[in-house]
Amino acid sequence: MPELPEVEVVRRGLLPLLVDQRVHSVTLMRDKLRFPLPGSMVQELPGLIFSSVSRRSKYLLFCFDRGPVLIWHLGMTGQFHVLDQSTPPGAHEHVRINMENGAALCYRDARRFGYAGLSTPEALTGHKWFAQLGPEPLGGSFSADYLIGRCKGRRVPIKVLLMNAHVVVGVGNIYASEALFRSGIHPGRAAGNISKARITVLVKAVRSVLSEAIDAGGSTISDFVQAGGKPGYFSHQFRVYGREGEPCYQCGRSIRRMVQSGRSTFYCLGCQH
DNA sequence: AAATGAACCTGTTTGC
DNA sequence: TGCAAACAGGTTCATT
Repeated sequence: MPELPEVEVVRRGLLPLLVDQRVHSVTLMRDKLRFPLPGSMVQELPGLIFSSVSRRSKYLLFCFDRGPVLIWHLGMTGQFHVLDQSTPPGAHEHVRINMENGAALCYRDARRFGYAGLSTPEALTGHKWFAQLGPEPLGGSFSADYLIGRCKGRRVPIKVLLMNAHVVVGVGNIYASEALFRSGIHPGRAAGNISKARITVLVKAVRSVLSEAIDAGGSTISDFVQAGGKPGYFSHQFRVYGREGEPCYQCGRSIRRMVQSGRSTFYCLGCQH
């Protein structure tokens, strides 16, 4: 579920349902997901009032009127639902945060690759999950000059570099392929062997594909959260991802798939060099 | 230093 | 039909 656009859409969907609501109780159905869950949230969160839900990279940040910040990563299959507290626990539900208004924030995650932690507002930027992260792709510091600098001298394939969160956050397996198609750059090309002009195009492509995805997914995921339980999904508009063997919309050649660093990459030999 | 691959889990799809 | 293999939107850790 969670690419940067989808995490952002989840954030926007949760925001109005949580802000100003007071936590009543927290239930943990298991000790750990990918990592041990912060058990102290059971004692620390009740009584606090949600003040905002923000995002850094693919992490959701639940902030309160005081006290800790709850950090949450959805992994591959994590989902948040806001449901009535009378709703019985769904399959693969692991955590429930009950609010005094009768609603509950429920976390489900079939593969349990998600993880959560507690921090403080002051310690957040230095937290080990955030300290090494690159810039936000939709922010001003992800510039052509920046990416040119990060590509220089690197022999790593550009697609693998794009997915490195130390370089830039939020570009997952889908959008790396899609941005490279939009840029006309072959995903296997060495990062250091791409002209400055083409890197400049790539920066714009990353921005455009992510912001278009946010726009396209917004209403769908918002409904999914508010409806409480219905599986939501993006109406996909992929040009290469998942289209192996199908004709390129641009040149008609067959879309190819290859594996880079264990992940599927989709591309068009006619359009990407 | 840099790049690759395995590991963490379960569910779904594909292929014999 | 049945079963096994391959594959899945992410990140970290160990190994070349």
